[in-house]
Amino acid sequence: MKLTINDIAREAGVSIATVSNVMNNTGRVSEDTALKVKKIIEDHNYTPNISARKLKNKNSQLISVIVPYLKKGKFEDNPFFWQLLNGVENGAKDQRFNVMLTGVENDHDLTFINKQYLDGIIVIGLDEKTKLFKNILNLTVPCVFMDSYLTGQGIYQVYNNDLMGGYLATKHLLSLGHKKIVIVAGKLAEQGVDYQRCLGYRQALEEAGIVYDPNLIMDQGANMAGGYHAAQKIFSRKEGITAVFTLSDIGAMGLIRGLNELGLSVPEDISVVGYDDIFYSEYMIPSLTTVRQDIYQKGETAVQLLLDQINGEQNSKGERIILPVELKTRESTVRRK
Amino acid sequence: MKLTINDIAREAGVSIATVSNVMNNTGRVSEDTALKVKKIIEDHNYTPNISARKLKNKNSQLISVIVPYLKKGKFEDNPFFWQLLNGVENGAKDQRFNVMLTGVENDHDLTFINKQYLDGIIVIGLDEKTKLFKNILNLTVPCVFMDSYLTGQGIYQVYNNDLMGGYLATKHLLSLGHKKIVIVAGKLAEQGVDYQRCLGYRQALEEAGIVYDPNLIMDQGANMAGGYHAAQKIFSRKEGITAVFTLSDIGAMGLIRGLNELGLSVPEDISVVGYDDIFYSEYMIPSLTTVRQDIYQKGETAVQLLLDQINGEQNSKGERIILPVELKTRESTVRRK
DNA sequence: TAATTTTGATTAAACGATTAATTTAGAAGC
DNA sequence: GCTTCTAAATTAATCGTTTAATCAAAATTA
Repeated sequence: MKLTINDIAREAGVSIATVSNVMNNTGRVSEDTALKVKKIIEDHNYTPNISARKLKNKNSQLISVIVPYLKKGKFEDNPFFWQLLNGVENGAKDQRFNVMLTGVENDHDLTFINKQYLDGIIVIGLDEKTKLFKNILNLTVPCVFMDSYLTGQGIYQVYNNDLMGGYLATKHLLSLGHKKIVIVAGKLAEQGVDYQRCLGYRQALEEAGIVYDPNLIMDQGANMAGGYHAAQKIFSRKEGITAVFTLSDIGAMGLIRGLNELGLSVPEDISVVGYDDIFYSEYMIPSLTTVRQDIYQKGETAVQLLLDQINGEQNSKGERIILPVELKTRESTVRRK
Repeated sequence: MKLTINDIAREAGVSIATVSNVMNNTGRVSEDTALKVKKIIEDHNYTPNISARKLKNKNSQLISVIVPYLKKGKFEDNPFFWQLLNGVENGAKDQRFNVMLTGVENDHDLTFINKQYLDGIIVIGLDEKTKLFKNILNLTVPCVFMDSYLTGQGIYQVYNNDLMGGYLATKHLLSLGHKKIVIVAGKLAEQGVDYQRCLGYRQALEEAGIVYDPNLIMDQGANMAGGYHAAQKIFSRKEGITAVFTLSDIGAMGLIRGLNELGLSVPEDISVVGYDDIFYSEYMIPSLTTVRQDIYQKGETAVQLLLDQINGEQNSKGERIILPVELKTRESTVRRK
């Protein structure tokens, strides 16, 4: 049987109002009484019923991380999300917020997100053009978008400097003498991170005086299997491709495996740069040169921004936070022979 | 301003009870009235306040996955958890339950788990001897333990047949002519999965007439770095070790990297078997022979068991569900030269 | 027709918290 | 001693639902 505030009040010999005031540190209770009540709360391991609190107030101390297109029977294989979720969970815990995970496959799922239930949401990688996006905005719940590059005003966003990431990776490959650099991307929606990374790629090419060739851009390679299949496409072309920039480490892993099976070795035949710096990257064989983004920190940052919003505090950093990236040079890239 | 049931009732010219009955399809309302009310609900896009509903119904439709020792500033690098969480989330969604993630580092964090808020919890890999375990039982909330091998009665549990897994892996290595097989384990607590897998290992050795040598068991190798360091230990011994059974794929990944750096190649010099069959295993170079457990399915099974418990339904499978394992033979194991 | 049952709707009491309004008891001021 | 002020506690209203208890009207039965 779960205890209510009434049980605590009875036990302590005070009114429920007093118990409530103790719980919420309103300062309307004498020190002695507060201590007594606190002890009883502690002893009985009492915690307030959040639904009741929420009904009266407007807060549930609960936020959700929303991962669009987390499909039934199929999971997203990128550890990115797990790492992120860990960061969010941790940052939230500091302020006594709980974290929910919600996979959203379509609009129908969205009604399932009970806005009345949530103090805020963090949405990952959502395209501005989708219906889903509009419907999420309609929820009128505090919201932070991650990795979305949305254009509207008053929309809180967190992302890494993806353009810079694309630029650094490409620059690195160029400096090693590579000229024909394939990009293996995921979705290339204009607001997406991959689009930004490609912009950086083009910028680096331009600076090096190399003409941008759209034929070198392959999409549908966000996950492991995608990278694996991209290897075959690259192999079938054989147009003097000596380097590949894969826009996820997980895709790079699939790619390298695929290339190996086709008799191409990395980095001897082809240099590969990944993106993310997930924790496998430095253990892979060969270890992966990649653009590092601190995913855990990104999660913490997003939740911070969200909680500031929920608490009505003006965030000093503004409504758009851009985190840095860093190139990690490892074994998968070498000078072109 | 959000509409309430009162607004709808007024608009429809009926009582709130009637509206409620329409919403819940209790069949206590005439068809005409129901239609009229439904239209108004539709027109006004009304959705009930879930906090109020839950306050009355005493359920939250919310469960939590509890990962002990998910430390602040450090995350668990095993994608196992993410995969599992996906399975849980998915199974829960089918029955309109939401899923929370809670990292628990110590007992203090536990009080933070709002039991009033949760209809049930799934706890992963908790040792029976810990204080944490007792405190979790004290929560008196429906609970499913995963990968724990707890002895008490009335405790709902899900795990894979770890003994069989250990047996199959060892048998496989033995059949390839390996005799000195090192185990790289995580924690070897008696209730743990790793202990069971070692039991299977010993059983296979016994059947083959090979004396069990406790010196071949190394612990502290559950994660990537652990596997990596184990490589050095193995290298320094050089006692004719030709095979290693690592009790996680992630550990195997670290191990193989470590061995490579020491000039030992897999599988030519040393065969390696992993455990889990995370989705990277078949893309690794070499692809990893491993004991497969369907982690996603495990998550779905656990949540099913939990929801049955919450709904007071007797689960036909009993309170202890043991899922099968399967050996996946890939490139990392070859016949001993 | 009168008595009884069925149907369909309403009333009012929870559910467990928060909080404004109010009461009570001491302390302070004159 | 009487009034006033303050501190600390209580009372009671409220949030938006669900649902048991009621009630009224219509339908059925005798």
